[in-house]
Amino acid sequence: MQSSRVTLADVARKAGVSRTAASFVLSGRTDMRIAAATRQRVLDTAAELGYRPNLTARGLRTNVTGVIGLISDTIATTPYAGEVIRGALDTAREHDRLVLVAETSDDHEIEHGLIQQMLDRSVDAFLYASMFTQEREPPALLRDYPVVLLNCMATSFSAPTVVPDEIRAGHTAARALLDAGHTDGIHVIGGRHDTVTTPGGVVAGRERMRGIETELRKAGTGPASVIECAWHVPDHGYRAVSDLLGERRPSALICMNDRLAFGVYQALQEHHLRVPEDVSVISFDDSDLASWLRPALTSVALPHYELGRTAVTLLTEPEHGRSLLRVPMPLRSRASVAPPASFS
Amino acid sequence: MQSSRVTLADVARKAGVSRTAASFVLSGRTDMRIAAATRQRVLDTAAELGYRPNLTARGLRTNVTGVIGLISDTIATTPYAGEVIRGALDTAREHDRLVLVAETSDDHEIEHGLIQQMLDRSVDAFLYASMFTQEREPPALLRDYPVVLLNCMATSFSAPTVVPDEIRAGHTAARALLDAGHTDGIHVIGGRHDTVTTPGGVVAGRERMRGIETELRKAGTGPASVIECAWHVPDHGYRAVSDLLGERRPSALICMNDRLAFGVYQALQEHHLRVPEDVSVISFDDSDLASWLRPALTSVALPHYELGRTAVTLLTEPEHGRSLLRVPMPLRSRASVAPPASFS
DNA sequence: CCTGTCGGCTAACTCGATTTAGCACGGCGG
DNA sequence: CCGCCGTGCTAAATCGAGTTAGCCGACAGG
Repeated sequence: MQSSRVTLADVARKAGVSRTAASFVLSGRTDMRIAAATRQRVLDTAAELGYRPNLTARGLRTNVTGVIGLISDTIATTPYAGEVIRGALDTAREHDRLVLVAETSDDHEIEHGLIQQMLDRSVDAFLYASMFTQEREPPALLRDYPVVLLNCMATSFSAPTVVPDEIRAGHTAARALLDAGHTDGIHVIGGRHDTVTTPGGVVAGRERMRGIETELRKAGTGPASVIECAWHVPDHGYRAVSDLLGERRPSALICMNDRLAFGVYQALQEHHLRVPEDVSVISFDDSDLASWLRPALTSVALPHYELGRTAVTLLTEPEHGRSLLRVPMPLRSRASVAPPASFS
Repeated sequence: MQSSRVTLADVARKAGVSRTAASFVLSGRTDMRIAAATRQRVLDTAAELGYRPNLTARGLRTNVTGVIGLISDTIATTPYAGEVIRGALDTAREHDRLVLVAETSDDHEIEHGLIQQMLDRSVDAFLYASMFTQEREPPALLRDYPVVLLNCMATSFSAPTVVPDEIRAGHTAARALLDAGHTDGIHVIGGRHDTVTTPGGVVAGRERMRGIETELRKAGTGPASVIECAWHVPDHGYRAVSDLLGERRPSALICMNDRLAFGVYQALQEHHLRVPEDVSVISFDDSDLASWLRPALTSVALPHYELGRTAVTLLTEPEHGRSLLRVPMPLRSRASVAPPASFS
C-alpha cells in the first residue's frame, strides 16, 4: 500500500544522515558540500530500499509536478487525432513527464472547469490543441502559464505555435501533378471549405489553396475549377465529381482530404473512369483510407505525430521558442497519379 | 501566478476563524460542530476571495488526488480508440476527476516506468485498457490499487472487467441476416482471426463466431464457409471474396470488421455483383467506413464510448462492482442487407 | 593562543491542506 | 457553589519533500 512507501526520512535514517543531507544528495544538488563517501552511502541505501520520491510532496513544495495538461477541443472526431496525442505522450515520457488529457467539446464552461481542475493540481504547462487547424483563443485563465498552441492559431494570446505547413503542402500536391505532366484540366475538390458556418474557409483550406495556386501559376497555369463542398465527407466528394463529369472530363483531381477522395473514387468508378489511367487523383491528410483505396491514393500527409512531439518539445525545452513552427507535410506517393491520358 | 493563489489560511484569516474551522466548513464535514453563522461567513469569504483548494496539498495529506491513470497498450492504431478515451474523460469530468493518459506500446519496461510515474504522483486508481479485446495481465505493481480492466481480460489478476458483448454481437449479426430471409450461402469473412501470431484466434473473433454459429444453428443452418484472414484490412477481405467468387455465389457475407467489408465491396464490385440486391453484407465495429461506403454498410457497433464510460463508473462507484461486465453492441442498420436474390 | 575560514553536516521552517486532541465557556442539576 | 456536559471552536501535529540559516570541528595564519 501507499503507506508502506519508502520515504526520504527512511533513507536518511538507514544511512545515518539527516533528511537534509539525503535530500541534497538525491536531488543531485551540488551547492551544498557533502562528502563523497556520505553521498555514496545515501545513494546506495536509496537504491537498496527502492526509494522513489513522492512527487506530490515535491510538487507541493516546489510547484513543479512534471505533469502537462493537454486541452483539446475534440479527441475522437478525426481518426488520426490519436496520433497527435501519441506524439505528445511519447515525447513527454522521454522527459519523465505525464500528460493529463482533457476534452472541452468546444464548450467554454467545460474548458474553464477543466483548466481550473488542472491548475488546482499544479500542472506545469499546457498544450492547447485543436484537432483541425483553426483560429482559437485560449482563455485568459491560461495567460500566466507556459502554453504551446497545437494546431491552432491565436491572435490576442501570445504563445509558441505548432501547425502543419499547409502552404507548402499545397505546393507539394500541385508539383506532384505538374511533374506527372498535368497542366490543364486540374480541378480542386473541396476548395477552402468555404461554407455558411466557416465563411472565408478554414485555415487548412485557405493555405492549401494558396499553395496550389502559387505552384500552378509558377508553371503558367491554374486550376480548371475549384468546387467547394459543404462537408468534407465521401458523399460530398461523390456529388461534386458526379456533377463535374456531367460537363467535362478532368485530367487530374486535387481533393482536400482523403474522405472526399473516397467519394471521388466512387463517382469516377460509376462513370467507368479509371484511376490513374484516365484521371489522376491526389489528396491531403494521408489517413488510413489512402492506403485502403484501390488503387492506393497518393496523399500529402498531415504530420499528426510530429505535431504532438514538437509541441511537447517546445514546452520542455523552451529555448526552441520560435513563435510559429510549421511542420512539413510529406508526400506519400502511391498509385493514383500518372501522366495525363493524352500523353500515354 | 501560482504564488498569489488564495489559500485556506487566507480565507480563515479574513473570516476571523482558525484554519481548522475553515477546513471543516469547506470540506463539508459535519462531525465537527460549527455554528451556522460562522459556517456561512467562511463560505462567503471563500466565495468572495475565489478560494480553490490546492489539490496537491490535499493529496499529500489524504493520498487522494482525484486523478485516474489510464494505461493503454496503444492509443492511435484503431481510429475509434479515441472514443474509449472520450467516454472515460467525460465520465471522469462528471465526477470532478482528471485522467492521466499513457501508452505502453505493449512494452513491459515502458509500462512499468509509466505506472511508477503515476504511483509517484499518487494516482487514485487505474484503468488498464487494451484497444482491441484480448487476454492481458496487468503487472504485479498494480496489485494493491483499484484497477478496472477495459477491453481486456486477465486470469491471474482479479479486477472488475469491462468488455464488449461479442457473443451477443454474433447473435445480432446472424439474426439480422436470418430476419432478412437468408439461410443458406452465408459466408464468414475473417473468422476467429486465427493466425500464426494469434493461434486459436482473438477474443472478439472467437466470441463473434460462437454467437454467429449458435444463432444460425438455432435456425437449423450454419455458415456455408468461414474464411480466415491473416490481417483484417481491406486487401485481405478483397482477396478472400475474390477467391470465393471463383467457386461459388454467396447469398450473404458476414465480415469480421468494416475494413474487411471495404475490401469485400471492392471485390463484389469487380465481379459486378450489387450490394444488397445480389449479395447482402453485414459487418462488425461500425467505424466511419460503414457510413461512407456505398451502399452504406450495416454493422454491429463496438460500444467504444460506453466502454470508457462504464469503466470509469466502476472506478468511481465501486458498489457497481460486478466482476465481468459485457457492454451491448447495438446493430446499426443501413442499406447493405436485403432479402436474398432468389426471394426478390 | 586567538581568530578566521572552510568543509560537512543538521535543526527547523515551508508548501497548503487534513486531522487529532483538547480548551473555554455557558447552562444545568444537585 | 461545584461539577458535568455539550457547544463551538483552536493549537498543534501530520503528510513528504525542499530550503534556509547556522552549528561544529579542524586547520591555517598571525
